[in-house]
Amino acid sequence: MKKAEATRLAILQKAFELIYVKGYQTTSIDDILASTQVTKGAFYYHFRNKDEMGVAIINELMNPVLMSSFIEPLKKVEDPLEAIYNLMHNLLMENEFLKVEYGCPAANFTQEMTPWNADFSKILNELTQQWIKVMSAAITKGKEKGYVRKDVNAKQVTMFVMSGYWGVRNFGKLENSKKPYLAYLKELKAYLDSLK
Amino acid sequence: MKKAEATRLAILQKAFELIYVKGYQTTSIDDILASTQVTKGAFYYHFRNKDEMGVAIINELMNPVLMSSFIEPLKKVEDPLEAIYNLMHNLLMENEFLKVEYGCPAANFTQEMTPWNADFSKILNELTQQWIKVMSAAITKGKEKGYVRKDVNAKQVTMFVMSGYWGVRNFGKLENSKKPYLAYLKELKAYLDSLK
DNA sequence: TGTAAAAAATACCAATCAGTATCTTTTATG
DNA sequence: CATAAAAGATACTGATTGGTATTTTTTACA
Repeated sequence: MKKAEATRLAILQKAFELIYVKGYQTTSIDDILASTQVTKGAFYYHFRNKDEMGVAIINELMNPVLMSSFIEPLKKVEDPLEAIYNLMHNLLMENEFLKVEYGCPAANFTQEMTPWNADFSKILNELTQQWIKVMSAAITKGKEKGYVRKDVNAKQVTMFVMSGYWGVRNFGKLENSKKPYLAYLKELKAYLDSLK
Repeated sequence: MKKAEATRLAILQKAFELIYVKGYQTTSIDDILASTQVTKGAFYYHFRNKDEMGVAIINELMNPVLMSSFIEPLKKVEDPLEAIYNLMHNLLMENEFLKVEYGCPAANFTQEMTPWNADFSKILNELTQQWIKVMSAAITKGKEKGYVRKDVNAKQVTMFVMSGYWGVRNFGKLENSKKPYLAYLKELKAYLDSLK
C-alpha cells in the first residue's frame, strides 16, 4: 500500500497546480489525468468524484501549508506588530510557493467556490477563522505586554490587515507585478506603527 | 431598430446577473438563453461569441456603474479622507446593487479571468488604474489643503485602502455576512484619522 | 506459492458546451 | 405596398464534460 498512496498524492499535487493556475471549474479531470499519466480508473478508485478530490486538496495540501506559513508564525511571538509585518512580507515577497500571477490559492478557491458550493465554503471559512483567531490573540497579548496601544481593537485590526492581504493579491494578479505588494507593505508598516 | 437594442440589453443584463452569482465560466450561453427567452440565433446575431459578450458586459454595464459609484464620488471633494470613508461605507453597507453573498463583480471578474484571459484583464486593469488615479489625486489635493498630513504617500494609501476593500468583500462572501464589513469600516476610520 | 482484495486500465455513456448553417419573420424605407 | 436588410428561430455539429461498467494487473499475506 505504498505505490497507491503515491498515485493519490500525485493526483492531488498536479490537480492543485492546475487549479491554482486555471481555476477549479476549468480544470477538468481529463486535464489532470493527461498531466499525471494516471488513468480514469485509478482516479475514481481514489476519489468518489471531482469535488471529493477538491476537498482533499484543501484538507491535505493547503491546510498544512496554511498552518505552517500563515498561522504558526503568529504563535508565541513577542511583538505582534513586528510579527504581522514580517509574515506579510514573507507571504508577498519571499514565499516561492505563492506566485504573483496566480494570486493566493486560498483566496482563489474562496472567490470561485463561494457561494455555489457550501462544502468548500465551510472548510475555507474554518481555516480563515483560525487565522483570525490566532492573529487577534497575538495582538491582544501584545496589548498586555505594551507592544500595542490599549485602545486598539484586536479583531478590527485583524480584519483590516487580512482584508488588505487578500485584496492586494488581486492587484498583483491583475497587474502581474509585485509593485502593488511593495506599496501595500510600506503603508502596512506605517499603519502598524500607528498602533504602537 | 428599437426592439433589437432591447434584446441585446436583455441578454447583457441577464448574463451579468447570472455571472455575478455563478461566475463567468460556469454560466453557459444556454443558461442565458433559457432565462431570457432569447434564441441562439438572436444571441449570435448580437455577439460574435461568448467572450465578446463578456467584454460588452464590462464596457456597457459595469463601466458606467464603476464610474458613477466608485470614481465620481472622489472627484472634486474637499476632505478626501472623509470622502473615502463615505465611499467605502456606501459601497459596503448601502449599495443595493452589490450583494454581500456574491462579492464585488469587478473583483470577481478579475479573480476569475486573470491570468488566462488577457483581453478581460486589460480592460479590468484600466478601470482599476482609473480608480487608483482619482483616489490618489484626491489625497494629494487634500495634502495641499491641509486635510492630510504632508508626509503621507498618496499612492500607498490608495493601494492600502483599495486592497482592503477588495479583500473584505471576500470575507463577507465567505461568511455570508456584513459583520466583516463593519469591523473593516471601523478600523478604516481609525486608520484614516491617523493620516490627518 | 496461491489467492483474494487492492489498484489500475480500458472503453464507454449521456449530458452539456460553444458555435454554425439554414431558414423564417420582422422592420425600415423607397 | 414592395423589398431588401435586419433580427430572430430552429436544428444541428463536433468536442468536452464528469462519471460508470467491466476487465486486467498488481499487491499483500496466509
